[in-house]
Amino acid sequence: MDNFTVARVLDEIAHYIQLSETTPFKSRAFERAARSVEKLEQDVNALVASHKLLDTPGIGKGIGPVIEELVKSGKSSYLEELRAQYPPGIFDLLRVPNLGLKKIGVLYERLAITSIDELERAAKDNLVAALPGFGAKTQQKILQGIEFARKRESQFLLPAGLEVGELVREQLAAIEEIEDAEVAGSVRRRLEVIRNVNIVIATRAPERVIAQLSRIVADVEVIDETTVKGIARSEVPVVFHLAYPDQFGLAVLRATGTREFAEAFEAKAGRDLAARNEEQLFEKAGIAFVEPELRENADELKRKKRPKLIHPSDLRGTFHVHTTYSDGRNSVAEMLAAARDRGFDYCGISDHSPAAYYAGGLPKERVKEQQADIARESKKLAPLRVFRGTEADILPDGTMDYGDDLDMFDFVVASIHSRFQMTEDEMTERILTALDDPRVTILGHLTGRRLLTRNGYLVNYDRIFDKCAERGVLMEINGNPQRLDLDWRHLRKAASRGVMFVINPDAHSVREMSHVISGTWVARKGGIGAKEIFNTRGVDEVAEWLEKRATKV
DNA sequence: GCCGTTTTCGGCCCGACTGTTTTCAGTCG
Repeated sequence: MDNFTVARVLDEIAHYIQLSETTPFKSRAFERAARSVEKLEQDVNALVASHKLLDTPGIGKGIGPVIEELVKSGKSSYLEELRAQYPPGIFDLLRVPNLGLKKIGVLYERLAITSIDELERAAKDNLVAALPGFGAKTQQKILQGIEFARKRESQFLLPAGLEVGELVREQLAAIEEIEDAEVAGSVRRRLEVIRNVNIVIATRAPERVIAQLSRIVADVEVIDETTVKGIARSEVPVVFHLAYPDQFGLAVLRATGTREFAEAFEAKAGRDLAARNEEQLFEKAGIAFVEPELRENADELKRKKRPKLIHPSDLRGTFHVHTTYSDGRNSVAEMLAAARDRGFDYCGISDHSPAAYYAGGLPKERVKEQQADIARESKKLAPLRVFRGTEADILPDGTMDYGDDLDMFDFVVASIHSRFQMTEDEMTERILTALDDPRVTILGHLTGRRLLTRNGYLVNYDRIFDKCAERGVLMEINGNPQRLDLDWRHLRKAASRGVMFVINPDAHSVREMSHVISGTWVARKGGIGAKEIFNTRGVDEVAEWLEKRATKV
């Protein structure tokens, strides 16, 4: 059993404890132990074998045996006991905003509520308002929260759509009558939030294909001779569009959308639209190929010159990478190796600053340890060039966390992690003040949004774009699929005002280094090319730029 | 439950916000 699995079990136990315990300390102890196990340098199995488990901070006589049992038998009787006390799916209630484990615990104890549907009924029957710690307003908020959660239920982040699309396409390949299949729709357009996955199938035997689709998706529903719906992975709606091979190009174009784009295309194109693929279709129509990402409306068909969009292989390095020094899951060495394995020439490490207490922000002394670690590890990974940075909080008054100590860093990502509900004016002033700090290199995730979870804070985009351009501060395109912030809808405007972008993964693990790819989706969708992205530049140019900026201070 | 030590219990615990309270609890980042 690996360290992360052990940590997940401890976290689950902590969750259950919170449901029943009145004080937070016991559950926090389990959470602390989980974090401790995650950050272990060595394998937890080895630690148990050598009887050194109890030397680990946060693991004592209570939690130690839990881990030991887990490692030896693969299960935890304590967790199983807890699971047996509550209905499965009790944590599903966490999807209702402002509903935490304490309140869920009360709802279950007093009203035996185990699901969102039951909660809605109880709130409508006015039973929730009477509970201790609840009231009329909380009850009202719960009902609103349920509505919010339901609306989200039918939406998915793009990576989920891409995964389902690929999976289904692979399964379709096994059906003999299918000559070709392509993922279309909003997934192909790389829209950040999707409702379904559209897949176009080329076949000469549509009936025989339709008869076999139930092997791939559930709840098959035949809409007409060419359209079939189903559900993949028991939650994601899939729409199949069937076409004869010589009509495949047009079918892909139509299913990719948007409708506005497809209609404008067909109006512009000739009458004979038979084509085996989209490239052929565009060629036949005498229209320059429009990348799917740019088809949200018909504007691109009016352009004379095609923009050259950025490609992931244009990226030479990246910034905004977290490590175990703050809230990352992997060590400095592991993150740097991941950057090298990606073929990068440089990588910027940036852990949190002290104001981000909940994320384990680093005090000055810890920064020194981290930088010594970076110095050691970067030697081993040469020629990879490592930049020592920070993701420092923009404090509520617009000053930067670390203050003058920002001099310790090669680069500074300035981000907001607190006081989200300021007015637009206040928030804009706060950010503008930070941008005037000459040590700030990059403005991190501009709006702090979490897709499908919470809206971003309010800002005046134009004023911030102008200030970034004026001060030469790079604007981050945060590639975390939950953020994708700055939004692609703002990129062209920002670029036209002279803003330079940087695509960052905001990686908290080796796996999340791939967020640089999702970052390029945003840039492409915004119509941005390599020239406008700072980290397409070579390592020498980047190093020189950073140094020049630092000495200007 | 863990930790530390004024050695066996008491403290752990950031800060804003909201709503429930009438001084605090729950949630969130």
